[in-house]
Amino acid sequence: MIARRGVRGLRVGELAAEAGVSTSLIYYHFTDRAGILRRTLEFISDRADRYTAERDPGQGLGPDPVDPRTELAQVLLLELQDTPEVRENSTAWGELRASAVFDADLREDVAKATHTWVHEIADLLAHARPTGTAPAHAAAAERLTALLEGLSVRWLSGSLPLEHARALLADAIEAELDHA
Amino acid sequence: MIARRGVRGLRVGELAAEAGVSTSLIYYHFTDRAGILRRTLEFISDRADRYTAERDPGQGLGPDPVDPRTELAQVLLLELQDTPEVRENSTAWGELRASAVFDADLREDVAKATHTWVHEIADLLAHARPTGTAPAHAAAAERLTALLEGLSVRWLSGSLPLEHARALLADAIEAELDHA
DNA sequence: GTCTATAATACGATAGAC
DNA sequence: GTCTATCGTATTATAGAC
Repeated sequence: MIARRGVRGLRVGELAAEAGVSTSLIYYHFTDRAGILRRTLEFISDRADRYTAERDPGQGLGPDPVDPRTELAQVLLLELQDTPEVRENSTAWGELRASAVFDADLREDVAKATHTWVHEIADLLAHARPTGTAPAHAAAAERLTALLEGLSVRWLSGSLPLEHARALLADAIEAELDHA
Repeated sequence: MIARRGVRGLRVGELAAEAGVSTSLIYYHFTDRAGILRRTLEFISDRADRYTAERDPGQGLGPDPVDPRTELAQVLLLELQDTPEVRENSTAWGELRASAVFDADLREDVAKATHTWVHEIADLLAHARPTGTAPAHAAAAERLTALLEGLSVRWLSGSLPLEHARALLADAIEAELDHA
């Protein structure tokens, strides 16, 4: 519902109706409106981890059969796709990030999820570019993920076609890999 | 008020109280809540143009006394500053962008403002890097401005210290300039 | 242009039964 | 765990006087 209507547009009553339960049952399980946001953040973080891990499910023979550079590009470009699950995750993530600007309760969890994500990308960079230093990998990961977030919200807000966003990100990944 | 409380947190009554007028006078001038958002977008676009033009007010002797590369970096880094005006503009811009995801009325105006901004940066890039092609400048401008938006919301949501954001952007600008 | 007053309803949250 | 019923208030928007 957050992905469809935004955090702004989330109505506890509507959420209950969509789930086919009463409003008070939502409060029983989530305590209050802020609880819904917290649990949504957990949900989309877990789901993003899951579909990142499950990408390319057709192989599975032998360890790490994919070129590390390709793997990095796949993982990042995965977030710029017009499938229901990815679009939903990206939209909700953008909403929670934007809400965190005004919601101190959310800030800490959003920062933590960001940190985890940046770290994952930095690890992939370290495999793709073994000569670089750890701080250089961390900085590149921060640039690439921040760029991805910027492109994502432009896509979702209708300022940038999806394919164009993907091309821009792909070029940035390549540039980071060829740099150091 | 949008910068302080967010679009979510904007209350027409509060806005009126802050202005020292009645609620209905707000409706007289802005028609409805959406009108406030539209006019805010105009306001921050105009103001961003203004402070971009007025940056570096100390000189004014001779045409274009600043190195084009320095000028590009100045214009972009200007948006990552903890001054009241810039923080207000960045926060409001982020809010309007995020709102546009769910608000079709806002989408067109946000896309237009984005396009104008990207074009300005592309022009600066053309001066700083005369050998590149126009499409390459446009793409670099899109990457840099999208990165800036991504870094900005991370800063404002407490996921990234301001100085760190500035350093990441500065490095990206340098990389784009050294690339083509 | 500006106000007071208020309609109309939406919304978060709780009480209390089962 | 789940429901019905409802409280209390916040909020957008309008009517109508000046």
